[in-house]
Formats: sequence, structure tokens, C-alpha cells
Amino acid sequence: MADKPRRPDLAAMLAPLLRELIAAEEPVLAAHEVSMWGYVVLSALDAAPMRTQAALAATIGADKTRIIRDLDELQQRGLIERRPDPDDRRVRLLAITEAGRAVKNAVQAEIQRGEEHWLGVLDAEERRTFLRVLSRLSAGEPT
Amino acid sequence: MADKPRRPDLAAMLAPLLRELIAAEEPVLAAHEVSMWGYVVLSALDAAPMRTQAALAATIGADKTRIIRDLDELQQRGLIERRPDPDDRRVRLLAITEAGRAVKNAVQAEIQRGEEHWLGVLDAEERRTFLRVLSRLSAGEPT
DNA sequence: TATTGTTATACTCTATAACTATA
DNA sequence: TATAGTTATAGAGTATAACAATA
Repeated sequence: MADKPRRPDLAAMLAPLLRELIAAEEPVLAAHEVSMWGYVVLSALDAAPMRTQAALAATIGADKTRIIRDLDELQQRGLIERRPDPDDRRVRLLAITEAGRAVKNAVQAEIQRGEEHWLGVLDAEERRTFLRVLSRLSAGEPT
Repeated sequence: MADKPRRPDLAAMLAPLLRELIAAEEPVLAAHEVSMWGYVVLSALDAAPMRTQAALAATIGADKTRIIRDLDELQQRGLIERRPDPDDRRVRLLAITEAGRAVKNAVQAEIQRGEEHWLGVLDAEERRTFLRVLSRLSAGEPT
């Protein structure tokens, strides 16, 4: 029996697209002297402050040990706050600062302007549907 | 002035989704004893045979040096053909075999069945638009 | 001299394990 | 003893450079 016609796998389509998007982000991040993870941290803390570094790491899908350097640098530059919880001095309360929010917003605005290179080829309905579906799939649907 | 409401970056939405998709692929690939790159190679050679390993590497976005082990293994298992071009014995003509195509199709069918976990939450119109847009963006639009 | 494929080396990124300080 | 954070180590994956064969 003949093979059914197949579409490409989702991962096979997503991977090269993501690679290109990341490559386009790199000069923007470099211009603002923020690392990729640093930017992810700023975005996460902009959405909500965190009570522990482990929780932040879990939220952004990183290992808790590999964001420490980024937290050090972000804190040193005054882009985040990171102070021991008086109630439990083991934990570090994390929050974005106004300066951090300004950097994050500037970077994000530039990145999204760059993304028009891709989104610009879509018509209004495609764009709306694509972004909506993507945000739904990315969030992780209920099991 | 107040900040405009922003959507998340494309990369920020694509990255976690891709991570989940890859995690879902791994057991399937393991069951068929094919590496991720091996599967990518089979898919590329299924679409079109290649005249050089460098061309194949470029097509799949890999370094030419890092697919050699995979080519070795695929050839040894009879999943691809890899023979010197009589006209230029430096180059290796690459093609998928029938056995290779069978493995690739089996893996792909399982992977796409697994992807229904994500696509299944979409309605017909969302699904159609999403897949169409993705394939267009992934291909890389004309500059 | 240039090119294909290969091997060897170095580098980056990530994960694992061990340590400290608090509880 | 258990947990949050940190540091040190090791491992995987990738890129860079050198090499052999052929043109």
C-alpha cells in the first residue's frame, strides 16, 4: 500500500525558525549587554516577582545553578533586586527594578521590531491566529 | 507615557514548545535506535538525494563534521547509501535506501501521532492556518 | 592550489555532585 | 535532617583547526 502524504514534523519546522529568531536577537542583546538568560530572567521577573531562585529557574526552564552568574550580573547592574527574606534567610526575594524594566522593554521592543521580518509576510488573519495558537501551545495545555 | 501592552517574543514562545516536542520525540527515536540527527538526515535524503555531505549538512543546518558519525551508523545499518562519485572520487553520493525510508516513515508516523497531543486542542481552521504559516516561516521567506 | 571528507583539538554549554548557611 | 543557594567538577554537544585524498 502506498504511503500517505505527510507533513513535516512540528519540531523540524520549529527548530530552524527558532535558530533564525535567536540569531536575530543576539545583536540586540549584545547592544544592551544582556545575555539571553539575563533577558529571560528580566522578562520573568517583569511578569511576576519570585520568592526563590529555584522557582525562577523552574519558571524559565533553566537549571538553578546556571542562572546564578546572570543574577549576579543583573543585580550588580541594578537591574534586579535580590535580598534575603527576613523570615527565612536562606531564600532570596527576587524582583525587577525600574532600571531593569526599562532595559527589558527596550530590548523587547527592538526584538519585536525585528520579528516583523517574519510576521510581516502574514496577512492579518494569519498573524492573529498564528500568535494566538502559539501562545496557547507554548503555555502548555492541561493534560 | 505608559508602556504599550506587549506580546511575548516569538522565541520565548517557540523555545519551550520546541523543548517539549523534542522531549516527546526522544523515546520514539530511541525505540527505533535512531539519533535526532540521524532522523533529520533520513528525512532530508528522503526529500532529495544529495551529491556531497557538505550540501547535506548545509541543508539540515548542521556542521559537516558533526554528521559523519551519524552517516557512518546509518550506512552501516543499511539505511542510507554513500558511495564515491566515479566522476569525482572526493565526493560521496548520498541516498536513502528502502529500509531507511521504512524506518523514517515509521518514526515520522509515531512522532506525528504524538504531536496530536498539541495539535488536538486546535480547531480545524486554527490547525490549518498554524501549520501553513509555520511551514512558510520555517522555509525562510525571500529577502 | 582548491575542495571533499575525515580526524583531532578546544571551547561552550549544561548537568551532577559536593559544600555553606540557614532552618 | 532537610532546604536554598553556591561553587566545583565532569560530561555532552558543538565549533575550529589540521590532515589526507583527489581534482
